Amino acid sequence: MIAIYSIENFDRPSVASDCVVFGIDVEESECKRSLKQRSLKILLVKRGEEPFINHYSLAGGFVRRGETVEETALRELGEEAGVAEPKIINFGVYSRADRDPRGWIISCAFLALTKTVSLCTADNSDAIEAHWLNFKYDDTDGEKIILTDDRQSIVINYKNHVPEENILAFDHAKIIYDAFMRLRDEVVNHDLIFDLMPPLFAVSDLQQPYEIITGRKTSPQNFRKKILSKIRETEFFDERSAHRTSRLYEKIQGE
Amino acid sequence: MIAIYSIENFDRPSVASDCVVFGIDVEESECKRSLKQRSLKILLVKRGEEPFINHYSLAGGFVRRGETVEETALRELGEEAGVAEPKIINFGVYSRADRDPRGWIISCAFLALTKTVSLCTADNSDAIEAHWLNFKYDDTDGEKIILTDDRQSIVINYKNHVPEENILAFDHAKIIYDAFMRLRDEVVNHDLIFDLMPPLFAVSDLQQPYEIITGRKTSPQNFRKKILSKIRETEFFDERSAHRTSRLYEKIQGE
DNA sequence: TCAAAAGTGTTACCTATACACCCATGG
DNA sequence: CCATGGGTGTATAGGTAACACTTTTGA
Repeated sequence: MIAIYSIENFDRPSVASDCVVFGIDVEESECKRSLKQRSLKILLVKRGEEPFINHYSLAGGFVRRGETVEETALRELGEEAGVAEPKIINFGVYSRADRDPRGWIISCAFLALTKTVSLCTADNSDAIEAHWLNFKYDDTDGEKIILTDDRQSIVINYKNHVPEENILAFDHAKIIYDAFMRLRDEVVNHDLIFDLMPPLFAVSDLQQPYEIITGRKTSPQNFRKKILSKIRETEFFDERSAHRTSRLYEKIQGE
Repeated sequence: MIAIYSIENFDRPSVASDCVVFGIDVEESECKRSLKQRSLKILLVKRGEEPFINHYSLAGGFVRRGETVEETALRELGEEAGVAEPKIINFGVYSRADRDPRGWIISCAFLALTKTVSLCTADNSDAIEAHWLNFKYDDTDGEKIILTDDRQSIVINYKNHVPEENILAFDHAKIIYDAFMRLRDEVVNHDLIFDLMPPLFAVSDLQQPYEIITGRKTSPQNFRKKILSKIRETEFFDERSAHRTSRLYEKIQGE
């Protein structure tokens, strides 16, 4: 009934690792007195070749023999985007036969979080164009994800994951949607927010990203208490900020 | 720097889907007055061929062209174990170069939950031997998983995922460990316990499985209140049980 | 009648929320 | 000074733990 298996007897797919990279961007505002604006950014790569030439796509590439899919993801993040030491989490495998016009290609999808958006805005790589786009999730009127760069907004509608204009390559719109939902889940249940933060941070550095990702709002006072059990105060202060200087905290290890 | 890609230029791995199948077994006790004993079971397949002949392994098989990895998992569950309509969740990809002596084989790992352990004890299939083993997790003295069949106990130690005697094939010990941790997480955070239950169940049907999986114990009274918000009472009762008949509930849809 | 499970109610405690209030500092 | 964010305290609501208690039914 089940034939004796030789791995030569079967067709084999190509396997790739694709990364949905998130980071927090801090706009140093002109007025020192107002609260620093923090936003959630996603790293996308403008494709330089067919198929989907000039479309945005996820950073990623093919798995080489001898390499794990995690190693592939980390290697591609370094090569394509100069993202160093991200936290990566495998959250899905995409394998529909029609997902890639080049042929049978299965993709292992990774959620990747970096602490250092501003530093590596990816003008390091030569041919590859990596961009940090602004990421917004809005479920007030149906579920929508809005990605914004200098020139345009890309809307990912939940109902039809592939946007009409096909600005995103392959099935990457759905992968991005799934990645954000996993990110939300991990931030709520496993404190993954800290993997988007530098080693030292103020309480207010946490709140905006936390609220953007989880979609839940609270007052600064209550947010402080909620998060205080998970962080430890240090002797350092954020001198740059205006008004009362804010104490810097670090994550309590564990989990 | 990055060569123009043709999928013919690269080596391709074989890709498989492997399933860690969990189910709840109810022992109809001889004495009607005592509480039915429920236990967590895991489905393993005794291999009939090399490598790892006669070792236990996960149910699984190779992905065929035109098929998604989910379809592969469901197909193999039907073929090898007669498990029908399980809930499956992809929780990882295993790709270490040395994980399979036959060659370069990447495995997509699925958590699979079935509502009907007792019915399909898998004497349906011919050559393939599928068995439900008792599953126990114990972290009182280091982390251990203990799998038990009629004749033996297999101990998976967290520190060295591959047990010394190599009773489990390939890297399946680690996959099983990871699967249980994901199961625990999903039961705590996303009410996945209901996917191990038939459509109608008593409150006490929930408690033992919930406690085995999460490792948290409470009194029957408090457990009732905790989950009462997630279930809806029906007009049916469990007549078979002794003493006061227990009302049957159903899951409240949503999530 | 009694043991054992089903189910209800009470109290204490812990955490999340709402809100009032003081502190520090650039403008 | 005062607007704005940093930070503390207090009252209230909701959920969980501990435990006492009633109901039901097989043996």
